[in-house]
Parts: sequence; C-alpha cells; structure tokens
Amino acid sequence: MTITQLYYVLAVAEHQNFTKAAEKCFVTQPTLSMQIQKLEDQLDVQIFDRSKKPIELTEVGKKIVTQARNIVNESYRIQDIVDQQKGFIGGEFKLGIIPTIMPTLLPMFLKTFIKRHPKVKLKIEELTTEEIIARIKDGHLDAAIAATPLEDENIKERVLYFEPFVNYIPKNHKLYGKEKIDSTDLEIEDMLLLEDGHCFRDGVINLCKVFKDHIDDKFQLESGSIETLIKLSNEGLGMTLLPYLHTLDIHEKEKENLHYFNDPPPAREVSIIYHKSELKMQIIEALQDTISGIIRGAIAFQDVKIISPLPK
Amino acid sequence: MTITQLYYVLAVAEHQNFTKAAEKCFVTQPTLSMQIQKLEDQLDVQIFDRSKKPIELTEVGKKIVTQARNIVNESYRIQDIVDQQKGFIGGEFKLGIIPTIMPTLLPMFLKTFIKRHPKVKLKIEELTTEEIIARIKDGHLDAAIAATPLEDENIKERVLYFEPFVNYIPKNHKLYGKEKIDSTDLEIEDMLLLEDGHCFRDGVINLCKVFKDHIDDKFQLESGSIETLIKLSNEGLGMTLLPYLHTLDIHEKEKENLHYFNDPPPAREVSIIYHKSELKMQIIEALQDTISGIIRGAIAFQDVKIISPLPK
DNA sequence: ATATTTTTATAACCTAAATTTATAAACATG
DNA sequence: CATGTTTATAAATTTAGGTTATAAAAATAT
Repeated sequence: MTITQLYYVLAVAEHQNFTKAAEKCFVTQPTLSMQIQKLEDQLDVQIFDRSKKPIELTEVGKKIVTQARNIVNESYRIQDIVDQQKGFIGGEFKLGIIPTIMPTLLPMFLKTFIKRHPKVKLKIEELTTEEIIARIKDGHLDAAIAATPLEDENIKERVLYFEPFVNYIPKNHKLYGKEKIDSTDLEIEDMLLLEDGHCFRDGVINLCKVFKDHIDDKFQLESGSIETLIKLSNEGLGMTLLPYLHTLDIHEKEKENLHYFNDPPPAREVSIIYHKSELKMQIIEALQDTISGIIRGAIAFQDVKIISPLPK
Repeated sequence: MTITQLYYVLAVAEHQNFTKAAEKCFVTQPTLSMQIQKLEDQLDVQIFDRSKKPIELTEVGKKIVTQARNIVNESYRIQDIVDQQKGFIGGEFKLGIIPTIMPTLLPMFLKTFIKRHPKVKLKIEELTTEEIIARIKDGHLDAAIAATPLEDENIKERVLYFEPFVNYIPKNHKLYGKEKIDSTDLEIEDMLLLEDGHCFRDGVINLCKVFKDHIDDKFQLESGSIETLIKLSNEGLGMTLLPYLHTLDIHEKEKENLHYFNDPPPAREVSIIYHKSELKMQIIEALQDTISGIIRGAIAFQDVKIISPLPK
C-alpha cells in the first residue's frame, strides 16, 4: 500500500471515472486501473463496484476512502513541517473563527493579510469554540480565533486583544436612565443571550455570576447572531451585552442605547489558538502580527476585567 | 514520500541506530541509509543528526517523526477496516497485562481464547500501568488489561470485572482474631506493599487513606510479586492485601489466614484498555467477551467499593 | 439491431526505484 | 594504533510503477 495508490483511489472516488481521474493525477488510465486493482488484490476486497455506471464505491470502499483521505492529508503535513522550519510562509492554511468575532474582526485584517502574505491560501470557517477545539486537535484546523483562556493543555493561546463588553439597553428598560453600568447591576433574568453553544453566552452568564443550571428553564429567548439580539432588544425584550467591536458599526440611532461599564469594564480575551505541536507556526505568527497591529488602533482600553468563556 | 520511508524513519528514530533498525524492518542497512537519504533530499532537510553518537533527531526531525507515526498508524487502519468488514478476527495482537493480574487471569482465559480465535497471534507482555499507557499511546501495544479508572483522555476502558481485596493476616498479627475486617482497621504502617510502580500498591495506599509522601521513609520491605508478599507475611513481617483471584490458588493451610472485608468490600476495577482510535476493535471485543464470560463464573460479589489505582 | 463512441481491462514493454551484496569510510574503544 | 562497530557508497539485481498499444465491455447514436 502506497500513498500514491490511496491518492488514486480518492481521485476515482471523486470523479467516478478512471479516465478523468487519471487526467487529474497526470498519469494514464491503465496506471490507475492497475494500481487500484493491485491495492484491491492486496487488501482482498473490492473498493469500487464497477458494474454500476457511473462507478460507485462499495460499502467498505466508502470507509477506505474516508481513511485514505485522512492519510493523504496527513502526508501533506510532512512538507508543511519542513516549510515551517525554513521560514517559508505559504501554502494552505485553515483558520476557524467563532461567530461573535467573525463579522467584525475578519473585514479588519483579511485584506491586509492576503496582501502581505500572498503565498498563503487562507481557508476560513465559522465554528463554535467546541468545534474549533476538536478540529485543532484532529488536525482539521491549523489555528483559530476564539475567546480565551480555554484551559486545554493540548492547545496553546496567544492573546490578540481584550474586547470589553458594552451594555445595549433599550429605552423601556429600567437601567436605561443609568449612564454607567456596574456589573452588579446586571440581572440574568432580563438579559438576551445567544443560543447554547456560543462561548459569548457562557461569558455573559459568568459575568452575571449565575450557575448555568439555574437559568435554563427561565430562558427561551435565544438567538444565534448578535444582530438578531440587537433587534430583539429594540423590540423591548430585554437588554443585552455587545462585544466592543460590534458597537462600532451599529446604526447611529441605536448607539444611544449603548451604556458603558464602570472601570474596569468586563472584557473577553481574544486569542489566536493552535495545537501545541505548533505546526505552521510561521503562518500563525504572521496572522498574530497582522491582527495585533490592526487592533492596536481600534481598541484602547487600559484596564479590563477578563471574563472566562467556559461554561459553568 | 512513501509510507515505507516514513516507517524506516520511525525505526531509526526509535533504535537510534541504522543497523538495528534495518533488522527490525527486515531489510538490509543500506536500504535504510539510502531511503532515508532520499527522503531527506526530497524534503531538502536533515531528519537525523548523524554527527551525534548515538544518532539523534534534529528539531525538524522530531516533528517529522511525530507526523510520520501518525501516518503509519493511520495506514494500518486501512487493513483494519477490511478485516472488520469481513468479520476477520486474526493477525498479530499485542496485549499488555499488569503484574498483579497476569498470573491469575491469564491462565483462566488464554486457552479458551486461542481455541476460539486461532488466527489471532497474541503477544502478551507483563508491564506496569505506566509503561502500558505509554505503549498504547505510541502504538506498541494494541490493548492491555489493567486496574482502572485511569482518567486518560486518549485511552478508552471497558470494565471486565471488579476484584475485591482480601486481607491476608498471619497468626501473630493483632487483627488475626477479627473475623471480618473493616477498611478503617487497616494501618499502613504494618502492611506489606509491592515495590513502587505497581498500581496495586497505589490502590492499597489509597484504601488506607494515607498520602504517599508520608509513608516512603517508614517502609523498605517491598516486593515485586504477590507470592513473595504472602511468604514475607507468613514470616510475621506484617499483614497484606490480596486481590481476590489470588486467594483461589494459595495453599490450603494459608487459606486460614484470609480475612474478608465487611460489605461492601473494597475492590479494584479491572478493564481492558485501548487507544481511543479503536484500532483492531474486533479483537478487543473478542477478548472482552471471552474474559467477561469466564470471570462471570469466578467472581460473584454484588456490591463493592472501587479503589483508584492512581498514585496520590 | 448495428455501428460508433466511451470507458475499463489486459499485455508487452520500458524505466525508474527499491533492495541486495560487497566494500569503503568514519568513528569509537580498548 | 589496532580492532570492532556503524554508516555511506557502488554496482548489480529485482521489483514496482509507468507507458503504449490493444482488446473487451458498455453506453450511445444511427
């Protein structure tokens, strides 16, 4: 069994056609036929059902393809390791970003980064913290941007910036009259929260110092996006908290509803996180440099009180 | 880059010696020299520092080895998928067993297992829990039988049985007169223990609720086998604890020294443990079935109090 | 149906790569 | 400095991967 054979299997599985797959692999069709037959002989199992047109995978074939993809992808990482050693900044890079950071941060740094490092092919995916941690561990993500600290010994963190929370309080709310808010003013009962699974939700709950168990039944009003939260709040359904960067591009009229915290404001720590193996570290550092440089101009709070993003 | 080349790299990295590594791979030494050189040329990087004696990995080399191990292990899974599909239970299987389980459990299930699954080539090794965990993680063991729970997120456990502790109290001992022993009766000071590194030792220490640090100086009398422990105890050097299965085949005369615990008796949890990747799962399940079936007739305690095998 | 095109398998051949044997060079050790 | 050990190199051999040519099978068009 060779990596090449597995690669051929992937190509045929994808194109469902030996001839087209051969072209994609830059070899002739008999090469694929023979190599795949050889692999099937060695394993003594049919990977493809050639009676079906177009060709289909057998049941075992599907499992083999999944594993073959794994192996082929992992083999690419050997070259990545060498690139890193040589300080070569390029190649594919898979970055995860949590939903409450994505829409505000990405537009700020993406253009600058791809201009500065044109050889890097960024693939960005929006994922929850939980998904991000799993994918960093299994190697499907090279790095991610998330709220920290995560206290996971397999994952390293480099702080990019601290982002204070800002109160968004609609006019009918009892706290609206108060200019500056103290964290002790907050009551979890009339706070709009993101749906379960978002670490920003957990951060807010931690800020209110309520155990997660206690609030579950009291709250059904939950949303997946901060934009929706603002709209629900405008409808008088309660106050909410916004990450600072989100307050920069809300409508003029809605800005009247922003109430800042007393110093030091509660804040979330936003970091670039990656596997402790430090694969593709040169690209991670390039991202860190670009983002930190840009954020330095946008956020200028001195002292903040960091809130944990972890549940409970 | 081929899987074979990566496998050669792993062998040299492990043995720190081309000649020995070549033997383990069943090829000649020049094969390794040339293939590894070729890989180094293609990647344009040194994997090994040949100036050091014995040979060492370079910094990149270490990272490459980690990834190579990944790839080679994942490649084994292809054959595993085929075996599972065919319901084939066979091939080499490396099983580790801790010393305090080996002599009693192995004779009970080995004959039945090899009769039931003649195509499996079992390679059994006696190892401490610590060694077992390391070897399951680096792929040198397929599974092991040990006291659990281990609380290691890379290792999965399936409980085989609960084995109560039984007091072995020589005639001169102050507790000899007591028919049934309570765990609060135990005093670590006159208890004979296995030498350091055995999880059964740690289990007993946990049962006596003493911190490990406190007893180190008080005790030099330590043995590596339970047989020796019994003999030392007969000499009047103190009482000891035996795992239940060990009490089944001691001499008639010595059985008088056995004193059972009050219900529920303290017990160790014995499990078959394996890597979370679940390679060769069909053989693991075959082992589990055989052992559980046999033990069901030998141990019939209802309620037990499980003692942790972990130190401290 | 039959011819034509498309697709996969097989055969013969070629080339490149993996491996072996033999040997040289480098290194450590007594 | 001689000796044993270890790694590298060279030449020869075997094996594996690849190509071209072609046959067989299947799908499509006539």
